[in-house]
Amino acid sequence: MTDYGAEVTTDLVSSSEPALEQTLTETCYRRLKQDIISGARPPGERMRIEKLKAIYGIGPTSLREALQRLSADGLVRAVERRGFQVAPLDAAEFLDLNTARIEIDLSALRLSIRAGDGGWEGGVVAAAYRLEKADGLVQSGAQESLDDWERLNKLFHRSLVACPSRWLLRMREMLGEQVERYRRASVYRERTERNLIEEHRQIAEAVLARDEERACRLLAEHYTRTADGLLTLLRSRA
Amino acid sequence: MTDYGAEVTTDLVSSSEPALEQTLTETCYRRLKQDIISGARPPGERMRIEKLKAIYGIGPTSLREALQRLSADGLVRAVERRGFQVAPLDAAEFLDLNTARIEIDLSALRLSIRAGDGGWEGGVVAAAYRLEKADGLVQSGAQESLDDWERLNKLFHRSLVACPSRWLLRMREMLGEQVERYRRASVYRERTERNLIEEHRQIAEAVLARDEERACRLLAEHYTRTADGLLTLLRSRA
DNA sequence: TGAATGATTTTTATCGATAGAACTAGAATG
DNA sequence: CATTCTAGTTCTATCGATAAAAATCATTCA
Repeated sequence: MTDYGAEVTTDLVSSSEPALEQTLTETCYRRLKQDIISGARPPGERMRIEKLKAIYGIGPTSLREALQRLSADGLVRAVERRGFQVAPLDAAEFLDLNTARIEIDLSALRLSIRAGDGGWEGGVVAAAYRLEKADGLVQSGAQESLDDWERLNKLFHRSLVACPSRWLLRMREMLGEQVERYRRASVYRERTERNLIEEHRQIAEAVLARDEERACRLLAEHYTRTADGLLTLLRSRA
Repeated sequence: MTDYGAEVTTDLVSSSEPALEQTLTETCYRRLKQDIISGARPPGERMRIEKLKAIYGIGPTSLREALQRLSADGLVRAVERRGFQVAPLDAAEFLDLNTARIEIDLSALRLSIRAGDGGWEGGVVAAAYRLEKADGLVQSGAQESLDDWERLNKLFHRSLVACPSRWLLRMREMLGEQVERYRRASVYRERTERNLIEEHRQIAEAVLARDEERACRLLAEHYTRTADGLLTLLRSRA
């Protein structure tokens, strides 16, 4: 065991809020992540440093640092001596991903139902309401409302979990981002064939009634249905 | 939505195995991780680039890349314009961490019990056997056998999960590393007061009997007991 | 014609250098 | 004597340059 001599600082950052990091690395990390999840950078794309340098207008160092973080997130693959690529999409992996996602989301949901307070209930009601309204807009055909719906959908699902473990939430978020990328990669064809409004309403209902069993079953079905739709699409393309 | 023009490569790395990456960044990442988990780099320590450069004998670029990855792993904290520090230990966070850990481990265990085949059963039996033997050695006082025990303990717990989701396993591993760091930070005082051999034996037994309920309960208790011990220690120090 | 081989180009991984931000300690002030 | 200000120092974030590895392409040989 090597010991290099300590120099411990208990608290480097006191209590200030996030304050949107100003380092280029951080900025670049966020932009890249956004572009990967949204599909602007297509799955499998080779990410040549020179090219990215021009696009994002920064030096290679910050870029590589951002890419390393993304590769820890699983959004980018680093191949030894062959640079980086956007993580490819793959049906088998999606199945795997979705299994993990459901497990973790249900865990978080269960803990929330047990621990959630009044504020949490209010949050669920509010988020459900907002999503339902956005749902109506999308139904009526406004194309650009999709991004908005996506945001509110995420918010709704986020509102369900008042889970006390930040680590669990972090895992949940990580998987959520992965799934979102798959979801976005496929057109939302399934939308028409499903009654999402009703699905969301029932979930909210069960959650508020603190019916753990039912809430978990409904949420799992909800995710599974989305996954099935995506799988069909992914496979029909391959 | 920005689209920068695609250039998709389906498969950059064919099917070769990991083959221990030869980039400095990767090497450095592993060494640092090891040192952080083992406690050689104490929690809260400021990681000055200049200093680390000398210690690990590489340039600042590779170092920073490794540190960025570690910060995505949660083992290192990056503070804007103030560099990096080893993530501090904290009783509250440990509680949080442990909650997540138990949830995910139980999920993986449940899936394994349902899906595991004969090979998996054999693996459990073998790992249990080896751990039990190592346990005996530690009891008889050999100090350097602790590292060995730690390794076999990890292997035993790893053998339990033949879970089909690699993503879930990844989350499990990530949390496992975090917990290990906490565990190592405290001396193994509790060992004497517990009958770990018996705990492990019972877990293996329940798992092999495919008794989901019982296996989960035992494993949760196992982890909770470890956690309680650590918490007592952490708090008595603060 | 097709495969093998070698030369050329591209790209990655890495280093050293540097501007500017943060920390420190000592001087000046109330 | 405590506090604030300030000059100097340290350290981070970032860039451009470069050696070496991989990819590409042209060319030769069977």
